[in-house]
Parts: sequence; C-alpha cells; structure tokens
Amino acid sequence: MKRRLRAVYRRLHAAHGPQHWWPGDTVFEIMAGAVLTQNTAWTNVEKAIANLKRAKALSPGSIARATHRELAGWLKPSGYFNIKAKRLRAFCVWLLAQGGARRLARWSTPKLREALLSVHGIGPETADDILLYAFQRPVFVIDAYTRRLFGRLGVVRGDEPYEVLRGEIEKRLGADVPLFNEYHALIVAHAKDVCRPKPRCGHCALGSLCPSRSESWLLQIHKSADRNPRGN
DNA sequence: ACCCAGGGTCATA
DNA sequence: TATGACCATGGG
Repeated sequence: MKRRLRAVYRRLHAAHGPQHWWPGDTVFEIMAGAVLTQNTAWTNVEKAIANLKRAKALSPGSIARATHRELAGWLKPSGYFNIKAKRLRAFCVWLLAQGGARRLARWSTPKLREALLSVHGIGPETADDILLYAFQRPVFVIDAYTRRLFGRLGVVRGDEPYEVLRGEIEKRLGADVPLFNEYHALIVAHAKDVCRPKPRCGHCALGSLCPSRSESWLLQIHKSADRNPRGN
C-alpha cells in the first residue's frame, strides 16, 4: 500500500508540478492563513490578508490590540468574519503568551500539537497545517479531499477518525516533510483542477490509477461526486 | 438560483 | 461517539 501512495503522488506531481506551499511571506502569515482558510476558498483569504497588510496589522501584536469591529472588518472577505476575528485573536494572544513562534519552534511535535489544539478555533487540520507548513514538522494534513481521494482509491476506508487516518498515512509514507508538504498541496490542486483530461494520461491526472478509468469517469474528490456515484 | 470552499465549536441524544 | 445547526463571503 505504500507503493500505491507513492504512485498516486508521482502522478499528481507529474500533472500539476511543484505547488510551493504554503503561500505566504512570513511564518506568521502562514499561521494566520491556516486559520482564515477554514472551510473557505483561498482567493477569499488572500483578500483578507491583503487588508491586514494594508492596515499594517499582519502581526500578533496588532491583531491582539485591534478592536473586534476593526479586525472583523479586515477579515470580512474571508467569510465567518465574526468567528474568525475571535479565533485569530485567541491564536495571537496565545502566541504572544508563549513568547512567539521562535520559542515554540523548540517544542517537540506532540507537545506543540497538543498546545495548538488547546487554542480556541484551532482544530486538527488547522493545527497540522501550522505544524507542517510553519514549523516544518512531518505531519500529514488530512482534509475532506484527502479522505475522499484515498477512500475512492481504496487506500483507506475514508471514514476513520482524523487521528487514525493521519497515523495510517504517516506510517505508510514515513516521516518526510517535503513529501508531506507537496502531497497535501497536490491533493488540493487536483481538486481545483478536477481531473480534467490531460494529454499525459488521457483521462485525469491519476490516469490508470483511477479506479473508474474504464468508464472514463473522472476521479472527482468534491462533495458533489458523492451524489453522482459512478465509480466502484 | 443553487453549490460549496484548503473547518471548528457547541448543543443535543 | 455521533450527528446537526451555525457561521458568511465570493466564484462557478
């Protein structure tokens, strides 16, 4: 099964190329983006981050000091702005209390993960985004796309609890930060560019690895594919 | 006029 | 432990 995971990775990488994740100029921008992109299109997050930059507020101190109305106003384009204002502030307050990211970088991965999860508004996926993309820890991020893709490929069932799924994938791939970084980004890229026919494989980026290739069914990993089941 | 996005929290059962 | 409601903008 480890080979299969590697094969899928190679197909995605060949089709989409390096993704250069996480987008962001600083470690803090990466962490803030991880909170703001919760159930939200990245294009909307970019607008919110641009607002923060324009207001010179893209720092833990500025955000912690800002009023709720001010902060929510900057975050408006990213949606859920009232909730995200609270979450981002809670994260910044916590970050300042810990003495900043430089200090946190010395923590062990399990301890850092547990600490992140204790912050209001930081769930498993957001914590893992931060661990992998801001702290370069070998943590495989599990999102809805990952569940559906690996589930449909038969690598896993797909309905396992988050921790179980993460543990399985990490065990099979082996701790590898650059690989985890690229893999998760490629799965998202695959979702955006939903298996459009590529010259390379004739069907979708996964080519012969797609379980439904014979029906020329494109291996979608969006929710909508759940309602039009066509693959196995 | 739908559908849904690089989720998480909280209240119920 | 496992559902369901809720949060909200913007692009297809």
